[in-house]
Amino acid sequence: MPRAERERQMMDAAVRTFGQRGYRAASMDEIAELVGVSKPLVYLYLNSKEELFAACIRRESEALVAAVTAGVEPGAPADRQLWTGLVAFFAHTAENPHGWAVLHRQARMHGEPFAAEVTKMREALVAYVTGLIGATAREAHGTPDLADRDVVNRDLADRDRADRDVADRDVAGLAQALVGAAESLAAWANETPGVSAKEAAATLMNFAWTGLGNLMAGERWTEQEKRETAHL
Amino acid sequence: MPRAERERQMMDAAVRTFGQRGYRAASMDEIAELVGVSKPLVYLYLNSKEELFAACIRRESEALVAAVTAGVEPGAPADRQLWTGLVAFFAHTAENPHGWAVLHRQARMHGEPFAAEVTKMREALVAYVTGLIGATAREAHGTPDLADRDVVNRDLADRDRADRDVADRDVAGLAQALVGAAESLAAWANETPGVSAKEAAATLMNFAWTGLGNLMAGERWTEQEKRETAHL
Amino acid sequence: MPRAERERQMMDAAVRTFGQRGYRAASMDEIAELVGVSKPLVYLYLNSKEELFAACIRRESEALVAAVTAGVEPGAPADRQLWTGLVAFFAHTAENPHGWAVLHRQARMHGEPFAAEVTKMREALVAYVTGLIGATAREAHGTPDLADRDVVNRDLADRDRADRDVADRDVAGLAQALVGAAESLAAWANETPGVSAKEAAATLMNFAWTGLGNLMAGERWTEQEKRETAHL
Amino acid sequence: MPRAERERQMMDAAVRTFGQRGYRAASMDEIAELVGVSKPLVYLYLNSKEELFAACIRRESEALVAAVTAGVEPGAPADRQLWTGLVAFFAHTAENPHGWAVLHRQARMHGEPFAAEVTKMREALVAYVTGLIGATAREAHGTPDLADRDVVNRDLADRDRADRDVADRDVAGLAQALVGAAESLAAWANETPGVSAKEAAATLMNFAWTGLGNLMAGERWTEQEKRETAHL
DNA sequence: AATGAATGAGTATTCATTCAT
DNA sequence: AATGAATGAATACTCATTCAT
Repeated sequence: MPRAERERQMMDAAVRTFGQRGYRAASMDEIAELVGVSKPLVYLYLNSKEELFAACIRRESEALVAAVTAGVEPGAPADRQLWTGLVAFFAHTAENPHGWAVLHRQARMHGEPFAAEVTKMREALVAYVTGLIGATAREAHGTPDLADRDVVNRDLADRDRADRDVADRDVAGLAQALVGAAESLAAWANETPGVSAKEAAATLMNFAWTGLGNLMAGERWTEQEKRETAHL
Repeated sequence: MPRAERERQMMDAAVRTFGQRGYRAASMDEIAELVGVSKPLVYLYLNSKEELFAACIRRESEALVAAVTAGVEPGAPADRQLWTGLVAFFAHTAENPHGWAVLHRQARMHGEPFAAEVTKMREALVAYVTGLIGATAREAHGTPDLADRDVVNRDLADRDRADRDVADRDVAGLAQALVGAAESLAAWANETPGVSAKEAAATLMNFAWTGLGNLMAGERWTEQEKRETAHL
Repeated sequence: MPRAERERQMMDAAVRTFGQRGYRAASMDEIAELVGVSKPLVYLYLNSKEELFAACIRRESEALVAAVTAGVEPGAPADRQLWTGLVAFFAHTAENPHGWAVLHRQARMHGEPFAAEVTKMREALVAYVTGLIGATAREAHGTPDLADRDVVNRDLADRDRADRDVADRDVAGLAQALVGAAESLAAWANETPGVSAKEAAATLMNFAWTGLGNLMAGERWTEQEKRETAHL
Repeated sequence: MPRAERERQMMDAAVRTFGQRGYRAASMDEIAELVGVSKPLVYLYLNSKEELFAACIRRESEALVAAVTAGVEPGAPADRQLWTGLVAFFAHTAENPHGWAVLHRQARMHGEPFAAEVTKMREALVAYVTGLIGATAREAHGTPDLADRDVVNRDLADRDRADRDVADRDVAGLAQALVGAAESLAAWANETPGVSAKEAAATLMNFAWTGLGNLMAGERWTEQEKRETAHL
């Protein structure tokens, strides 16, 4: 069996084991046995538990970023792109629960070598979202009336004047909130019968998009004013 | 030294150690040393690592729920209650980073005895938020015109006139998203210097409340006026 | 509570615990808890696990010897005395399983301080049996015809000439065989429905008495000759 | 060093240690050191102290049964078979004092997994003896006049003409007594210097065979003649 | 390309025992 | 007459890692 293939098998087993048991509780024995090889071979190819874990994180990071960014149509409106990305995110994490567990739960609780990799991934996603929102803001200059495009975008209407700097911290906070909401929703959707992943994504989209838009615009509750006035 | 006091010390040390290192990596030796007693005493009082961990989770759970629900004024408008609760939540998690880490990061990755306790706490919070949203919905009279939007909104389509009959599932989904976002934000706020509880609460409030408002009309967030005047 | 009473309680609990669990597996905690006192009191009264165990062995030894020798009528024929002693032995060990376990199973497997005490007891019983048989032999001079007294004694008929020394080793071997047979029979009788302790004693008596008599007489298979001749 | 060899060494050391110290007092450290390997290797090969102990019991059980049954000539008269078996039994236990200690002293005092194995062995021996006695009974024609004896004998009263219908229970009781006596004698012979296997076997044979003969007629013990002549 | 044999360094847990009161 | 608080020392068991082949 060629080395590359064996390495892939090993990482698959490792991701599964790390995801289920956590870094500490995962044992090299179990990983080797899962692959059906002897432990020394795992060490020969992947050097140490630490390096193996790091490799898993790197691989799963890249796979997740790739999955999220793969389906987007570059020309599409930002909200559509986000929607596509969110669905891809939900789909990928649902199909890859162990990989997602490694990234989200395991990697963060163990010293610097690991957390850094996850931070990198998170930054990639945040940058992606930030880019989307920025693009939307820029588009908005030319298309002031977004209300009838779709509801997702209706919240971005007042963003024309949003040229002020959005603090990095705000964006990071948003990303955290978004991911947290997504994870929580995904878990809930999985254990609640009759809630599909797409519905969960839709719920999140509605829940989040307005807030995202408002924050990017430096505004707060702008939509509510509209609705309030609409109501009055 | 009286037993109750010693037990408290032990739980403090345990929460700190479990929060920092994780369940597996935490060692009873370290906990005992942190308290300044010998290991057998820890076992005499708290029986086993597992029971100690469970006790930590229970204590921190109850403390968190108490902190969140303590400051709310029952008669106050829902958004104010939510705001109060969020600030309390972020303040408590900021003051109790290890306890929060135990609840959020460690407890969920280890078999049923532990995860169940966290689930209980989470359900308490979700129930609390659900109550708030339900109350808001009932208070509301008339909603903006949200019909005929895209698929993302189709779940919400017929909800315009839904005074009190916001589907439980939708509310639960929103509450899950909110709690997940809050949990995630809290973790991030704890590890990011310079983010105050109020800022985190504000971020989440702004991020989430509008989305909630998309579902239900009639929010009463008092800080709106500022921005309203800004808009006018 | 007076000290003597407490000590008795402690030894009762200790015998029970040592008998059930063995010396090593028995814990001072369990013994103290069984009595309902604190561990330091056990140490105050009985000094150490080792001394406690030794005290148990001594007490149970003496109780057993007393029980076996209590019922005998000094004037009765030796075989009757043995029969009485055997029944008493079976009754005592059946009523005192823990004490018997301590003596027979636990005490012998732990270094000298303990085994010596058991050896002492065994020697007492062996001496007793030896005395009985010797007495019988002496009686036999005056009553050559024992055949019609009872079956138990029929095997001793030819003992008149038995004035030769019975080697100590033979007697000890006999005692071992007798006790082993008794224990085995007792266990078997307990777990086989319909076999009473007395029946077991009778079986043993029949099984053993002939052999005992033969050996004391320095003879072998004398009965068989008789029966063979009787048959022919 | 090949695994099978190492495992044998480990079991040897374990039997020795368990036999000397008892199950609880034996330490895996000591066993490993006795073999000259590290503890993890013992665990790798034999999994746990419990399994190691069970394996020892099984091995020694089978060895003992094999030794006892190996030398018997199937066609030989019952008493000769018993004699052969007894000599083999005492020889084996004398050569294997630790193994015998494990079986006789240690295994019976620790919960079901262990005692069961010993019970199995004991049943094998009892069945063997039962077979011998049954065969003897069947061979026998006519029995001495044992009727009208005292209570001790009342169980045997109507058995005179019992060619083959010796109640199973009686035979089983005798077999139990015999095996118990043998076990006890073996233990004693092992710890008493100067007692050969043959002497022990002879003691037991003489002790027991007459009693057996009381139940059944027609034994064929060839050494009788000597004593017969002595009597005549 | 692959493994059988082996271990150093830990980790949870238990227990007999003491001291101050 | 009695105990609450506390521990030194041991013990079963695990795991990442290496070496010779």
